[in-house]
Amino acid sequence: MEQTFDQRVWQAVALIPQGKLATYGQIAELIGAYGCARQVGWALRRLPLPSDIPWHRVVNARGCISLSPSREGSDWMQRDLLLSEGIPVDEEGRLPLGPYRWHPPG
DNA sequence: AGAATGACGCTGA
DNA sequence: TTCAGCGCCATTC
Repeated sequence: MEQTFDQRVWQAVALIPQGKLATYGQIAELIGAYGCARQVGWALRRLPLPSDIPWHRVVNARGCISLSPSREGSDWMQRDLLLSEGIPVDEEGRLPLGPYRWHPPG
C-alpha cells in the first residue's frame, strides 16, 4: 500500500503511547526520513481536527511546543491536551522532554 | 521550470 | 544556559 508522506507521519505519531513525548526528528527518522523534521510538522498541520492521531505528543527537539500563527491557537490546545495526560507544560510551552521521552521501536 | 515557504535540527558564540 | 545563523527537503505559488 503506497502511502503519502503525511500518512506515514500520522501512523508513526499514532504509535506514541499516552503520557509520552516525541520530537519531529524522531518521527522523521522513524519513517525513514531523517532530516525531514519540517515535513513532519507539515503533515501535522494538514492533519484534520479532531483526529484520532495524538499529534499533541509531538514537540520539537527543544522540548517545547512550536507556537506559530499558522496554527490559529491550536498550539495552546496542544498544551491543554498534554496537561490532561499528566505532562506539566510551562506557560512558554516548554515541557520536561527528557523524562517523558518516547522510545521509538526499532 | 524556478523561487519561496515552513508546527525543525544542529553548531557556534 | 540562551540567541542567532545555516542546512535539510517536501509542498506551494
